[in-house]
Amino acid sequence: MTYKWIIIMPKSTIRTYSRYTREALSLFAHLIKIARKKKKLTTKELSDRAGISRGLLQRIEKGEPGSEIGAFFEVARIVGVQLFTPDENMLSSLNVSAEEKLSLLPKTVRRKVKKVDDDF
Amino acid sequence: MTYKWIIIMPKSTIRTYSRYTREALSLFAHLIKIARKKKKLTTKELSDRAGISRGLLQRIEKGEPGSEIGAFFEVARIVGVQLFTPDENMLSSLNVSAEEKLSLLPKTVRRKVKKVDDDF
DNA sequence: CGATAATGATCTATTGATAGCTCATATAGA
DNA sequence: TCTATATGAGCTATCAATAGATCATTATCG
Repeated sequence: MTYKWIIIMPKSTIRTYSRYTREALSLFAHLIKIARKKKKLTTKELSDRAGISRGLLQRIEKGEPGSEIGAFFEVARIVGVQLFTPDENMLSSLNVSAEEKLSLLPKTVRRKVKKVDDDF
Repeated sequence: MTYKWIIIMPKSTIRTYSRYTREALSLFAHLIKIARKKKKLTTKELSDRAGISRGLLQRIEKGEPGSEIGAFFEVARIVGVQLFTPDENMLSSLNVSAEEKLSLLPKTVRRKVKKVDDDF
């Protein structure tokens, strides 16, 4: 009697992240953890304020890339870690200018036959 | 004949985000979109390079808070949008200092009976 | 020193995000 | 103007992340 072996490959989405992304996340996570302790907030208190579970906060403070960015930003805001804008009020005006800038660029990117822009 | 009505509440995790988080994400998303067009990358090319689907890139460029932060950072890195550190090489050294700083702080945060730190 | 509380780790059910399509529309370039 | 294609939107199956526990360990404060 002969057997037929079937190997089913999982559709696992093993995503790979660049060193930059991993290190940036790690640094950001550390800053959040330090800021939380300086404010004398427990993990439970902070997660409650951010409206997330304590487990998610733990993952955020470890810099795991799978966390959702909204929760990440929310936690950072509460403990006062500045992401990339110095002032909270500047954001809306910057946003407008960004939209304006967006409207000046071509709506779609049309590929040239010969690759032109390769400067990175 | 009488009926008994049972209302089943969904366990929906409708998460609310602060204005700051929404605006910061929106700005960040705009910057990414602008940078992509300046580099003359199509959405398909960029998503392929980042190892994500085109749909996810579209959500990232709309600043949706549910996206995973790892993909967000990865895309930003590819198009050259700086988060908050000017130099990529500085990251590792900053990371070390953050860890060092972390080791100097108390390991756990003990709640005072009377709330002391309420400065935010 | 002893007691209490915070933290980190792990587990499961459930929710929600992602991949991978399709289709309609708009737009850049010839 | 015409054509090829980039984009945006929407859909579903699948898979991963989250919430919400518990437990052991550690550290702080009385």
